[in-house]
Amino acid sequence: MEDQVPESPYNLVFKNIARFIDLTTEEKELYKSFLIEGSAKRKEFVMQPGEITKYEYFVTKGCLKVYSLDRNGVEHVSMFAIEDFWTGDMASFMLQQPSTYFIKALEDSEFLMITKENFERLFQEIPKFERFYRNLYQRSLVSYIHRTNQGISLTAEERYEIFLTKYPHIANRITQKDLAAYLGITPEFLSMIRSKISKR
Amino acid sequence: MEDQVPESPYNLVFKNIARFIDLTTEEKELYKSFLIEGSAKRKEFVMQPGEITKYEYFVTKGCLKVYSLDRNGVEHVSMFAIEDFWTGDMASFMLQQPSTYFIKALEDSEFLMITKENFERLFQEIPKFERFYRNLYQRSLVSYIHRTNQGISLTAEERYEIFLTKYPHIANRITQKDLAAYLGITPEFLSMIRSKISKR
DNA sequence: CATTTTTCTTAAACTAGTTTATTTTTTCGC
DNA sequence: GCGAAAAAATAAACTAGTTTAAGAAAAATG
Repeated sequence: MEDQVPESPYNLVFKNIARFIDLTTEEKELYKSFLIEGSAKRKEFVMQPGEITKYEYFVTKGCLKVYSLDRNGVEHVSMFAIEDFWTGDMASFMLQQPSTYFIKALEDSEFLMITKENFERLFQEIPKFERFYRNLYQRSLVSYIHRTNQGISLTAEERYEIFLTKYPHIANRITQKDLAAYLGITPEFLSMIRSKISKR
Repeated sequence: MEDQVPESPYNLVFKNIARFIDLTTEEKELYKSFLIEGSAKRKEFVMQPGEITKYEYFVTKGCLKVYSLDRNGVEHVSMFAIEDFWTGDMASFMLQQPSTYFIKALEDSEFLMITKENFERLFQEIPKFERFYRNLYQRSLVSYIHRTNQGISLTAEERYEIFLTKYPHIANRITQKDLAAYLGITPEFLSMIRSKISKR
């Protein structure tokens, strides 16, 4: 039995950061002081459209859904953020303009938050964080470029199977309805895809 | 008549970089020594699938098309890069793995190139480039997140009109065929959309 | 554990987007 | 400027994905 000892949220984020940069004990302490601990019960909103995003989030427990509603009230999921994921509305956070996204907890969740002010201070006080974020964004960019290209070149069925392969641990924590909203199809059509797959 | 004096490619890239960081004269000279000048005639390939990407590109003149072919030989355009755009295959460049993309010049084009080695050296010699790329990637990320969300929530007609509004200067330099491949639809359907729009 | 709510499935009618084919228009290379 | 080649338009038949509706299964809440 590994993974039994519940890891502190800060250990999780330090481990995440250590993928790209090394922090001294003092730097860790300083960084820690820049973070706020937050939590949300299942179904609770973490953020709503119209708000100017105050924080970027690092999920330490649970699952958050970032989504928007179109003019017909149909939900479109931008991302699911589980443990060890960074999330938020970057455009709203960076430009301090009203968000168009909801962030909702799909499970009882815990996360660390950083404000825009502390985010800026971070780069002044510990410049190597520029490097951390350069790498973090680079990776996200690669995966978004990939997702965009999949969107214009693959069928819904192919995108579904790729999601299952790439994120099995997410797939079995979310509803098909939410997965359909992420894939850009109706839940009914996802259900048809699944029944077609199971018959072959 | 402004814009008459042909700007040197290096002035263009320095101006691009100055959006986020200030470079001293010496730093500019060093950075310049890290770059290679390149060019491609209309219809010439700058890169092809299977190659391990050697460079990232900064376009100073002309227009490059980054695209891939699916298993049915259908073209899908990832991006168009005109003057003042950075482009390349980031996944292949970063991980030094074979690319799946073509890069082709749509017009006689000129660009500056940086190798992986010089890219890494850059961060050692002039650490503030971490900040530059952090900001550059952040912006790209915002626009890719946006494009992904549009892909799952808007119709082809809406995506077409948004492209025209957002990139009018690109729209009137490329063919409808290439634009359709960017939007993820057939040229025939784009033609139908256009005739429908012109009739209203 | 019962009941209320939400999710999932199935199916038929529909629409956005594709395919194939033909003609017209534009662009390019000489 | 001319001929060839590529791009664009149009249209008919088709398919991937949507809509609407209704019932079955699963899950949340008291």
